[in-house]
Amino acid sequence: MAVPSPIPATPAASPLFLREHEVRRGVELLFFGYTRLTRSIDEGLAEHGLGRAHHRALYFIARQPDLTISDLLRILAITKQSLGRVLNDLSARNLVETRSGSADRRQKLLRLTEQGKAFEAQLFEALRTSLATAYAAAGQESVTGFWRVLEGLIPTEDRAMVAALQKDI
Amino acid sequence: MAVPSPIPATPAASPLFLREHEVRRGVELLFFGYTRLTRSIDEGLAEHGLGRAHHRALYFIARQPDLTISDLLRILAITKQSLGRVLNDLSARNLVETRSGSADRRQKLLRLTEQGKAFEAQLFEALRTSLATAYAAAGQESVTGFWRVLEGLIPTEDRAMVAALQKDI
DNA sequence: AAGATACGTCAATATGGCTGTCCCATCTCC
DNA sequence: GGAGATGGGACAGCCATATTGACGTATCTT
Repeated sequence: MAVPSPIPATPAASPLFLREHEVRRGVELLFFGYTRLTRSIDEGLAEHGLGRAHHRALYFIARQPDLTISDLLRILAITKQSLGRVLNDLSARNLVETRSGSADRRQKLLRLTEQGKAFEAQLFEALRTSLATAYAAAGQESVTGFWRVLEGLIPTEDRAMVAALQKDI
Repeated sequence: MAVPSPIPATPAASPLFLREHEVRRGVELLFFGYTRLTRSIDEGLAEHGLGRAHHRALYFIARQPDLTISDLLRILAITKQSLGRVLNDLSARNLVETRSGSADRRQKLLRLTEQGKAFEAQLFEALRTSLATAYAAAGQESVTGFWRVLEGLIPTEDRAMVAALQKDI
């Protein structure tokens, strides 16, 4: 594949990973990259009177239909009360629906409604555009490195959860 | 430097950058990586009764001493009122001090006090540990790719600001 | 002298987290 | 069958962090 010219301002990483400079560069790029990416969907959310917390729930339900509440709590790492409010908002807007589990009827299985799917897909388009542009500008090998470093930032005990999300789509 | 074996769960990026799978992988790793990294400093902040907003200000003042208020506003992209509260908290705890600009006396130049420097350095240690571990596990080339992709996520109009931060340390 | 700029501050509001407590339905295991 | 564990919901109250809009003061620019 044709790799577009890399952004010229990025020199290669030196082997001295512990040097403060390189750590600060990572901290800053993560901060700006993450915050700018999340801002790219705020407008779409505001049209429905929703915030980023709603998007996170929507996103992970889209990603893994029939997720249970406790699965989602583990993923988002927030309290039941905080998530409850968010899910109530999403149900009230007919974006999410629940069924009780077949094996364990105490569980609630979360799914997006057709409306929810359409809305999540619309928000995802903004993310896709941003990330695809960045991927294309950086090139294939950079994307692999991007993933590897981020995986290393996730504590060991959380990695299985992330891998589980990513194995089936 | 000895590079530990890369995390095995990361296959190489395929050339099809636009595939939904690859975009979702990036979104998720960014989410987990960013949130886990920021959580790593919460404990240190809580000891002083401060939050993440305070750390962000502290961080960028450490990074670029004699920053003005409006510089910091541009970097953080929050409102004057929000920043004002944060800076008042930091001043009250003797972590930040201001002088008025020599060329333009309307400006306030922000600096860390000795206490502020020590505290920022303490928080930075947690970031350094997390990032250095991830860098080492991923390897030098991955780190370069990590940076390149993140730079691509920053809107063009903000890139000069980020580059300016990183050029002098 | 007029206007723009840098900064501060007031009041009101929204969002998204938190803790603690209590409840109900259901499953598991003895 | 009964005890206890688990999945989920809900109450009340609190905190941190962001927002808008308006207004004030000092200082710089022209």
